[in-house]
Amino acid sequence: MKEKSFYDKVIDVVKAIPYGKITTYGAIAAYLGNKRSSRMVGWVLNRQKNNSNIPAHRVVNRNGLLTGKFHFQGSNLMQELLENEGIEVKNNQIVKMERYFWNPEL
DNA sequence: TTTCTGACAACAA
DNA sequence: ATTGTTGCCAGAA
Repeated sequence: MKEKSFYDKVIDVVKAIPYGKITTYGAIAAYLGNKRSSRMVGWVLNRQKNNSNIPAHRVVNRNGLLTGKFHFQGSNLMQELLENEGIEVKNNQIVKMERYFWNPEL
């Protein structure tokens, strides 16, 4: 059995994030077995980013802060994408991300 | 091959 | 509570 690399698992999880929902780097990392690998999550997205249909805008840090915003094309493209899905964003931060949070384990 | 770095988060002081 | 260091995995130089 070929086990997917951490790298591939991240892609799989992020692509599974439902519309109108968001998750965090830590949640994905924890789901993969080690929450300290949260760093890798962002790293993977950075490599794939537009390369695949990965909704990277639905992934934020544990504060709900749009840390990856500066990696998107526009200045506020990430925020617009989120707002487009009904997610309220204020000052680069998701408002009450708790109600939008999606746990990959579910 | 060794070393550094990276969309973060936890831990130590 | 705040600041600095460590951990994680893979890729680039």
